[in-house]
Formats: sequence, structure tokens, C-alpha cells
Amino acid sequence: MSGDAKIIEILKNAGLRPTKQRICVGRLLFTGKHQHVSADGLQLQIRELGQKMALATIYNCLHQFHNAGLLKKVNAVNDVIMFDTNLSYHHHFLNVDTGELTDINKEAVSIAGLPSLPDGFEALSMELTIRVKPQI
Amino acid sequence: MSGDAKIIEILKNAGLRPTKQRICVGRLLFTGKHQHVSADGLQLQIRELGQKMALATIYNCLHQFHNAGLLKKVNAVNDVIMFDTNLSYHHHFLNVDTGELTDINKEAVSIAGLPSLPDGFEALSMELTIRVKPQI
DNA sequence: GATTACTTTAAAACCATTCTAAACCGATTG
DNA sequence: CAATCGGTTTAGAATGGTTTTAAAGTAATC
Repeated sequence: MSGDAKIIEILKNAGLRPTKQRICVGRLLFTGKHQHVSADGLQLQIRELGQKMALATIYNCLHQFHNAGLLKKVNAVNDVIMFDTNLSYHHHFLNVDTGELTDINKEAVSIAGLPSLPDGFEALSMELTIRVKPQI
Repeated sequence: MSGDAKIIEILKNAGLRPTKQRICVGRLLFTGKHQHVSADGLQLQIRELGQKMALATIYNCLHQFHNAGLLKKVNAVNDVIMFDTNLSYHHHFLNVDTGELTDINKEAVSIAGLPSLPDGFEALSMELTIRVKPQI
């Protein structure tokens, strides 16, 4: 697989051994197209490729990728942890029926006049979530 | 308990029978001071009062109060569902270490230029979450 | 090629939440 | 007052996403 070279490069740069499993997950995630994934959803994708991987391994991968700064963690929705391959500052529509997330470009929203932080705290990130549901 | 009259009134207006348990939880929640609570945290408070209540009952209460519009549901944090007695539109600081939420007055932030919703969807609510952590 | 350190895995454990089915009110009626 | 009837509470079991464990497997190093 020629495409794997790029994935292996990404993993090495992140200080992660390019194992078979991490390459497999990386191939699904680092496609250039942003996406929101859960461990469970990934396992389904992997199954569809005719492969199999322990759920624990997928969780490991996702957390390692996250710690390495390759993924963003999105607030849990419906009890499921979601990861985002879009690392840039942006916001989300949240479909409350399905838990599906859709990116909102940061240019589409302007947030002004931020409040001062509580004493002794520093801000890590900020995210606007707009809860939506299908019209009846 | 004279203070209970007000709670019973709230429950009746919401179409809920004023049972011992719902009054107990209501007394803790509808104090006039806004707060963020979880089922588990409430059970601790109740224990400290020398009383006891099944966790399932507390969950029931919280969901019934929420359905009746007496509580807002806040996005789960650290796998725990949080309810907010502050029903007005506002935002939150989220202490990522503890999961603790702090209100941000809506006046403190101005959000402009909202994006158009996906086709066929309607917006339910919107919330800005600023993740913070204690400075080292 | 052997050693060492890290990875993966299946299975068990965990833990917040929900479900179940039985006991328990509390109001209403005869 | 007793019988009844609907909603309510409860302990305990079940659920389901996530994490841990300990053993087997694999990659890197010498």
C-alpha cells in the first residue's frame, strides 16, 4: 500500500510506533476529509473492510492519537465519546436525535467580549454547540 | 415544614404529584440559587441530611423535572449527566479536571452572525462551553 | 537472532444509567 | 372504614460504553 507511507510518517512524527492496527485506524482517519468518529463507529468501518480489531485497541489508538494532538476530543454525546479530525478552532451543530455532529466554520460565527476567567484558571478551548433536530 | 408549600406548588403546577421524594429533591434544587447537579451528587446531599433515596428515584425525579421544564439538561461531562436549575440562556465554564460547571452570563458574551441551519432542521438551543483548568 | 520494551487482545471489571417487578403509598369509592 | 386502583418508590438486575488485566504477540535494539 503506497498510501501507508504518509500514515506511517504521521505516526512516527507523533512518536507512535507504526503498528498494523494504528496504520489501519490512521488510514481511516487521516484522509484529508474531516470527520467525527466514535470507537464503535470505527470498529464497524474496520469490519466492513473485512478486518477485525479489538475495541480496546481502537480506544487505545484514539486516546493515543488524541494525546499526540492528532485528534480533538468532542464533548460526549449520548454517552459516546466523539473524536474530531478537524483540529482547527470551529463549532458544531449537534443533531440531538442521532448524535451526529456537523462542523460550523469559525468564520460563520463571531464571538466577542469573552468573560474573564475564574481566578487561577487558564482556558484550554472553547466551543459553541447548536443543538438542532429535524423539523416535523 | 413551611418551606415545602412553595415546592409543592411548583410540583403541582408541573403536573407532578408532590410525593415525599420529589419534595425532598425539589427542596434541594429550587432554592433560588442556580446550581448544577448530578444524580450522584444529589444522593450525597440527601445522605448528609440523614435521609436516603434510591438512585433510580433520583434519576426519575431529575428526568421528570426536566420534562416538565423545571431543569435544563447540560451536555454530559466525564460521562455524567448534569442538570442545571438556571433555565435562562447562558454559557458555561467547564473545569476539565473536576467536571464542575460555572455559569457565564449571556451578557458577558456576544455571539453574532449565526450560520444558517442545515436544511430541514430547527435549532433547539445553543451553548458556548469554555474548557478551563487550574493554572500550574 | 536474542533480548527488551511496547502492543494487542479477549475477557473481566467498572460505573453511570435504565429497567424490572414487587412493594408501597394515597386518593377515591362503596 | 375497607377495598381498590393508579401512580410511585425501591432493590436488585441488566445494559452498554469504556477501562483494566494479564497473557500472548510484535517491533525495535543490540
